[in-house]
Amino acid sequence: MSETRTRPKRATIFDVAAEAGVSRGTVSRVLNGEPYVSQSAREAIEAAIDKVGYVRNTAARNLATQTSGAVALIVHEPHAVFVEDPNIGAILLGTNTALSDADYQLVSLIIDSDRDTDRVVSYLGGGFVDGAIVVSAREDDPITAALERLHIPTVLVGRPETAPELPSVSIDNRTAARDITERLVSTGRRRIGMIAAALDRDSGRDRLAGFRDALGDAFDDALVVEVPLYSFHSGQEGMRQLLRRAPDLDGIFAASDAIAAGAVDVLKEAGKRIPNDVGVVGFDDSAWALRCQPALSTVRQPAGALGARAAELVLDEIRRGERQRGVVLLPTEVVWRDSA
Amino acid sequence: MSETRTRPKRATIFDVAAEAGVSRGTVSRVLNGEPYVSQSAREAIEAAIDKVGYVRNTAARNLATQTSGAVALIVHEPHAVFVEDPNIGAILLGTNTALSDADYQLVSLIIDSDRDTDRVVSYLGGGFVDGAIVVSAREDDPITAALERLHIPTVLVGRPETAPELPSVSIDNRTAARDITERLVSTGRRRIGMIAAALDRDSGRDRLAGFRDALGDAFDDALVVEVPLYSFHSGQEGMRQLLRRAPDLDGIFAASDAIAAGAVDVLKEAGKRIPNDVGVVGFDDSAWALRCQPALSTVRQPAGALGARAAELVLDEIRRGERQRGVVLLPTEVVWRDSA
DNA sequence: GGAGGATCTGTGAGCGCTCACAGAATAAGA
DNA sequence: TCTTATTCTGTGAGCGCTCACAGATCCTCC
Repeated sequence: MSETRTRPKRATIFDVAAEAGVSRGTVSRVLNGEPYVSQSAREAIEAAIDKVGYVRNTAARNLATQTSGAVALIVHEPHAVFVEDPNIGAILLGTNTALSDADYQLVSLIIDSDRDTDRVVSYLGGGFVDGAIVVSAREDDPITAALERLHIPTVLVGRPETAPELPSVSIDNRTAARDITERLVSTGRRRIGMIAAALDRDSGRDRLAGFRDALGDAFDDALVVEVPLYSFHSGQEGMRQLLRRAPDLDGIFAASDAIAAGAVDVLKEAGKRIPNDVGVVGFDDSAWALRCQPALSTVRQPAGALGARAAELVLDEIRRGERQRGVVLLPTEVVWRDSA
Repeated sequence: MSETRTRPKRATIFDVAAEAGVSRGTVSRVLNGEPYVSQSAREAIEAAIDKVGYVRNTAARNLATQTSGAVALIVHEPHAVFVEDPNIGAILLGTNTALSDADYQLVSLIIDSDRDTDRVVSYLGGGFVDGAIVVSAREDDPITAALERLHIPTVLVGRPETAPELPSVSIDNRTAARDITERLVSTGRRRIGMIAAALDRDSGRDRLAGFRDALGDAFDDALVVEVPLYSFHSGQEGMRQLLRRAPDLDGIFAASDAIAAGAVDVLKEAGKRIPNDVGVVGFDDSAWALRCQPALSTVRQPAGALGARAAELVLDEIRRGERQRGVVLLPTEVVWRDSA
């Protein structure tokens, strides 16, 4: 319990050196885990750090190393989606934790309009960040292109097909979609439809592909409807269309829990009972899933872990220059509840 | 269009000085908006800044000024709430924008468990942030106490009663709650209940008080039920209780849109028609409001603006030492839709 | 015309750290 | 024993900026 009446004067590397009876250089070496430090010096320094309560001054370090100590998290979504989408929040949280553990700052850049694109690109060119994580990159994303041009270490969350050289972390959407659809099949559903979304991203396309995989010959184009967003509203809209086309369907795979919730809403209004008349499954295992009546069967997506893993990958590249090649897939899990 | 094949060497204050034919000191003065700079020098410097594409090196500035250039956003909520609550997301966004406009970094500290409290307190003591914004502070919050002890400029979003010396930004929950309840009354509802929440915070208490204000003598204790969280689930729970107590009620004021959505759910299940049999109003104007069937009448809360305003207040205190006294109230607005 | 006050400008030092280099200590081999 | 690696340590310079100080220039007024 130290006295904290006034803002404490922070100890510097100099104080540590004096306390340990060595020079600044040696302290710096210990701090950075460099070799060529004697056991005795190391121990003395570690004790001294503890004693004087030293913590590194990031600004000084960044100035000396000509780095920023910051990583950008670039989210290319309207503000509304950013606020609403639980996955994005979880990714942000995961990234934030991983970065601050490593003493890095997270700078979040939200790109809402196209005007923002220019602003962000020039910001990135200014050397304010040592690396970047791009969430839900679109095909032909100008930001991703700029990042490559600037040689800024970058990791994508989700994997668009046009930037295969960049490392990315994602989930196996296709397999997960196949798995959950298969269980829909194995519980006896015969006329299964899908509400697909975001077909301009890998997540959307792969979920559709997985659905197709599971149905095999039974796949029927007419039972797939595409909606623009992973949203409740889109779910309602899609479900209405689908019901018009095929009033007799008995299973629905929705590309996200929010969509599934919208679908459930419309189905109930149409007098269908869930899961008795129609089985519904979603994707994400977000709070939507539990909010539904009945609770949604869905695929658990490790959103926080995705963010954390992406952070670790950029850090690897920033600090050791090691670029992970290709895509890292994190495991998903089917969660079976009451809606199917 | 400059060549960007390799990471561009950033221009320094020195380059600007050379280009403008003045000294570093004068450039620094212009950069910091200090007086005593001749018109001609100022113009030359501004032109030079443009020409060489100078942007200030934050690390160097922070080192020289002995500041961190960062403001903490402290959210004392479980991770789940952080991810789900649209208000928190919007506050974060507003804060982030305001801070980065002023060249400050936002550091988000999420306190989930009590273990985090210690970690955060010691982090704050380390001089890593120049100011702090505390969202949804509880009564007797240990973090708030630590912040005062450390003399770190702090602004609260929402106003707990035990920290009246700290400036805060909030909305007039009481008046807003009264207004929306009054419109419920004026449209002919006679038996109006309330689902209250979070009575350990000003937001919760004031909404209840406003409700009471609007009903006057007609206020009936038995028609108020308290639930633990501003959540959909809590809304369902509360509504069930209320229906048991008073199956004949014809109006509901829910302390948040999420609660209202839960209430609507239960009411529909119970065969009530909305708004014909029961009128329902919420609070927040979050995405929940539009998600409801029928769309929710509610109070629009300027969450983004709350965050931005809080940021401006801390910045005022950090930069000019001016502490705003008391609470800043931002205006709300009743949004009349179809649920009442 | 010169004193005294404003207004403007340049310079050195220093913020806390890292990095390259040189020098000291130790170990190993002839 | 002396040489030559190898391991370890200290020192100076410099990252880009701000701040205090001193000096220069310009007015104003007696």
